[in-house]
Amino acid sequence: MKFKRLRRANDKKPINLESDPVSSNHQQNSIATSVPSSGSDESIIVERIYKAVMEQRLAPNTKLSEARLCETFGVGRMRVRRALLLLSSQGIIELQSNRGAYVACPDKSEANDVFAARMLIEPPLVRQLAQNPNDIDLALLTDHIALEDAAREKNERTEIIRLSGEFHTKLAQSTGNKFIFRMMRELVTRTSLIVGLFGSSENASCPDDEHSNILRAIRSQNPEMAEQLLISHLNHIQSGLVMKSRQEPQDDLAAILRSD
Amino acid sequence: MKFKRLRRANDKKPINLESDPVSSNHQQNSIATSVPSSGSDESIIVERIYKAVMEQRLAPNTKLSEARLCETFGVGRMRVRRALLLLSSQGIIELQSNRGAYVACPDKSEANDVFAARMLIEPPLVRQLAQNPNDIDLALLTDHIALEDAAREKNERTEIIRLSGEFHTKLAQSTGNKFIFRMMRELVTRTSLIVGLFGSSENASCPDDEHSNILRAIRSQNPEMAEQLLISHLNHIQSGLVMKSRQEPQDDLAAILRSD
DNA sequence: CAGTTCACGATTGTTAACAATCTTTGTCAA
DNA sequence: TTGACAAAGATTGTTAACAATCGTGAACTG
Repeated sequence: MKFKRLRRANDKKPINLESDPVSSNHQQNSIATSVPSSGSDESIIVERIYKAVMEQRLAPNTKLSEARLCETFGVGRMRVRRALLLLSSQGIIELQSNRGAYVACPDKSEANDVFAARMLIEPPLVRQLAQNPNDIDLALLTDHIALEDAAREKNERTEIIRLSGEFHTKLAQSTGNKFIFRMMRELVTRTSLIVGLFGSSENASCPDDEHSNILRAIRSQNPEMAEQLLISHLNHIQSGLVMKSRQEPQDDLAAILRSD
Repeated sequence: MKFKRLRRANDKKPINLESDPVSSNHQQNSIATSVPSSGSDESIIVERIYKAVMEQRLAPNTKLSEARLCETFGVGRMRVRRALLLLSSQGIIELQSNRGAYVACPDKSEANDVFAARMLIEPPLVRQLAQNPNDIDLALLTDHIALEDAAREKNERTEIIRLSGEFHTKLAQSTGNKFIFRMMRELVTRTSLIVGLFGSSENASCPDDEHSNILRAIRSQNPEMAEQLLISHLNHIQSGLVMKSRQEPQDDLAAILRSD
């Protein structure tokens, strides 16, 4: 397989950037791409892989070879390389010298760190949010939960998983604080990897209506309750994990990354 | 000025990696380089620039041209490019398309976000730390404060500034949690930029003995007091800022980055 | 003299060839 | 049959030349 920059034989529109059905948020468009400045093109690759990992369509340890990505995205090697470097700096993939890029594969210890970090940050965050909730943000979160319900209704696995994580991301986003948002985003992504690895079959997503309960507590400006609900929510997720170590590679990138 | 990879005419040892006088910590060596995996060489560049920014030797808006960095570090353009990308992903510099890399220049709004984020994260962190402090970490922090005192004694400006920030980083580090550490590191770095920009002359560092008081509260396992001291500490720092917008470029990289 | 345009130099972005490394496969011998 | 070894293939790392863009300053025009 050669490295020719084959511009995608079948000319399916260059790549429709941002196919996210819920992207009509304040700020989101400028923040969502974790590298706001400069990243004019490779951010699409980053976003696409990010999303695939987030939806557990890319399993941990999957190899992301440069050549494969080049032809998948119809883009030069440099772009792919830069994208991989960015992804690795976010901890989404791991670059092994001379061996390539692999989807990150958190171990037990990392999983504990992730939940410990979330347990440290999210409760104060939600409490603060419940103290004076913004109408716009409340509407946004309400809409989001509607989407979650719809996805659950239609039994769309990947959608459910992604939205389930995005709820927490949006909680952070509604603080309007760039740093909190970024950190939460990273933690949620990592959580998705962890749940994919250690989650026992059916609890791949957050338990059914806990999100909605949390939102209700926020809306009724009950910080204590909101905080408490979130804590037990996180505990539910964590306790649903079985900490045995398994890991199976995976190999059909083109199929996984082709669709939006 | 050409792009030849001139391997530094005067052969001053290739680059002594990690000249940090306090680098005998658990974990630090593996964590300090924000990109643990793969970054075998450009991480030195990242670390060097990071440190220079941290010590306020590189002012905001300073241009970091590729050519200059190439000859400063005696390294190829690719390495410099990768390093710049990583730095931009950490928000330390900003990449402007076709215009180059500039040291980040936070504005008033960003400054508020940084302090809001710290106010959200650090208090629970310190409280948790004070609940069951580890002997090793206590010793580490004690040593650190000794270093701060020594630097203040000798009136070493850059050293004082760096250590002043590192205290907070080490608080986070003593949780042993990689994610918390990274987030705090980023926030502290940003704080350093902000203080450099908006700080009124003499409060460039943290007020004299507040760190030591915080540590004492932690040692005596008094979570409430530790939390309260930290909160007022952060308030002190923030209230010492004057939010006028000024920004002067700067231009003598080689000199700034040459020494460790 | 002020303002605009154009061209040049400097800097960054991109590409393709080359080098180094790893993985696999095939062969041979014990 | 199994193991070690070696060569070939595939993949990543690096370099240098080329292309594109931007900033500057000179020349020109009103």
